[in-house]
Amino acid sequence: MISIDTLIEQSIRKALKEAFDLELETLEVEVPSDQSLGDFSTNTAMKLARTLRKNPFEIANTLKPLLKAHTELFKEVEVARPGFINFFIADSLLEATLKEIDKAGHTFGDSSVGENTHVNIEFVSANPTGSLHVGHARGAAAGDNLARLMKKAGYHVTKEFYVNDGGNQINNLARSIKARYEQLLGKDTPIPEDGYHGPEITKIANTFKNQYADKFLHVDGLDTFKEVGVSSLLEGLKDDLHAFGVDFDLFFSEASLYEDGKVEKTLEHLKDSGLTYIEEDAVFLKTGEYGDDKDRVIVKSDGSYTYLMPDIAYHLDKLERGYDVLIDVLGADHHGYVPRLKAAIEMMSGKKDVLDVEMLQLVKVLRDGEELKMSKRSGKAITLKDLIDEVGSDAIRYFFARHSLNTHMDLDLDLALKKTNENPVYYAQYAYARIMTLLKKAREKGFDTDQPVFEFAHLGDDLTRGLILKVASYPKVIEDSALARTPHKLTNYIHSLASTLHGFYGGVQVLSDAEDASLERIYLLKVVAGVLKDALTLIGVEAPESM
RNA sequence: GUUCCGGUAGCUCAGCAGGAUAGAGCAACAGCCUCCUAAGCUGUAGGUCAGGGGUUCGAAUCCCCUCCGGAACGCCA
Repeated sequence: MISIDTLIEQSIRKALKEAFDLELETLEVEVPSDQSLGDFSTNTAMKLARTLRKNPFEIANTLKPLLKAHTELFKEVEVARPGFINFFIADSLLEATLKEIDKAGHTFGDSSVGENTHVNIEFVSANPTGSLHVGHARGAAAGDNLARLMKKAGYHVTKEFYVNDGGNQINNLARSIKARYEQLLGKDTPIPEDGYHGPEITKIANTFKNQYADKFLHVDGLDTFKEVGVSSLLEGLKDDLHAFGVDFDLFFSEASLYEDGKVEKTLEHLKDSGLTYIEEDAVFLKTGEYGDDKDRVIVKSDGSYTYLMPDIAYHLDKLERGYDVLIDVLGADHHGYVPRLKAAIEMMSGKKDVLDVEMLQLVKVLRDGEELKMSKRSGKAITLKDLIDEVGSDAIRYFFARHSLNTHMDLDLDLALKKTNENPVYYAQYAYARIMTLLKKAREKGFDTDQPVFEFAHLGDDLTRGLILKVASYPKVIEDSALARTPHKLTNYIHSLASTLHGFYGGVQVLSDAEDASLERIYLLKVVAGVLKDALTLIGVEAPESM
């Protein structure tokens, strides 16, 4: 279906061609801040003032009659100083739009901007060395929202979690579990210096003890501890993420890159291409020639790899799997890492902009007005599970979904945890629940809520028009936020749609003795509910039937 | 010292490919349930858009400088 603003845009283009023999690349159609000014407006006349060397007000007035001729679109076209052209949409167009939305059903809002583009979104990718904390929660919500949004916009999306099961921190994990295990068996083994102190470590050690008794007390190797540690922590992460509404398509193991020889192969390739050199026994990659501050070590002088090395192999593997765009959702603490990764990918692929890094600013968590430091090693962090248990997944996801990715946010636990009824998520959910109970009531009163409506005669008031226009703008919101990678704009829209609905509900009696009017409004509300539910689903929030 | 974010109402944040009187939630104040769920609605109050220059018809939005806050600057991951 063609959206209203596209129709307006086309009519403006036609008028420009007719009046000035002009064709523009871009053209802005907006919704004015004040509804009484019009349903839509354009600043085209002002933009053209310079090129046409004319007063914008004159330009607007030249275009006005040409636009006004489109009576199938416009009820009225007005010009306002200094040169805005304001449009009032014809009722017939609003009604036609309403029917089209109903016809489209859950596909309403689907876009084709992402068609034929395969996207890999990597997010969370937390080390399997403890539970997920608040920072991970933001990353999980952000990545998942982006994935759902881009799917809606037509992209082929894979959600991927990179499991760092190959590095040194896994050794620390294994040694930590072993220490706890030995402690449980009465020995006085301390937790290693870089070890992990979280309660989940003790839990694993305990399970391990129950299974093997003291069998591993005198075994030197760490392999079994590694294996058990990684697999049980990873299962825990999956469970917590699932409870948060986040499920991945693929968990990619770093260790598998070594096993498949991909790290080595990548290194050889880089060497063969003359992109490396050796200095003080270490292998440097010439990232400095590709936009990085300086060259980076990929093989240390002791022969082991830095983190960058397998990461290059990993991103190359993603490209080989056929993705056109790679998105990494990373915490702001990794921002310094981005240029070298981009440089390396460009070296390997020859393509410059395949990697899109979405930076997430860190969350500051407050309790009793004081900042809580999140440290996984100490085991004192607020975990995602704690949050879900106390506030509920919906409230947390809505909270994160409201804010742009690169805003620094404060999460006040005292506020978030206790006063749940003040959480804005309920405002949106209530809008949906209100409609659902209303439909139920309508059926009790004998209305057939599934009855299609073909003729409309009672949708002309401002509240109703505003609601239809708001619903109709959904596809544009999807497209804009998917292209700009700004899922929070969708949440803004949800709030705004809920607000429009509440206003409508307060001002318009839906169920009445006038049967035609009632049925028309029921029809409208069903459409609104559909869009509300669809949009809430895109940010991982439930749409409850009643509250 | 360098780089990346941020600074907008009392608080948490939108708005920033330049456009009309800068918005929302919470908090405050005043109203609204004999009427489809008051987790709602209506209204009032609240702002030097950190500060200073510049660009232009027009700047919260773009450019430069300064200040404040967060983060990163490893042969850690």
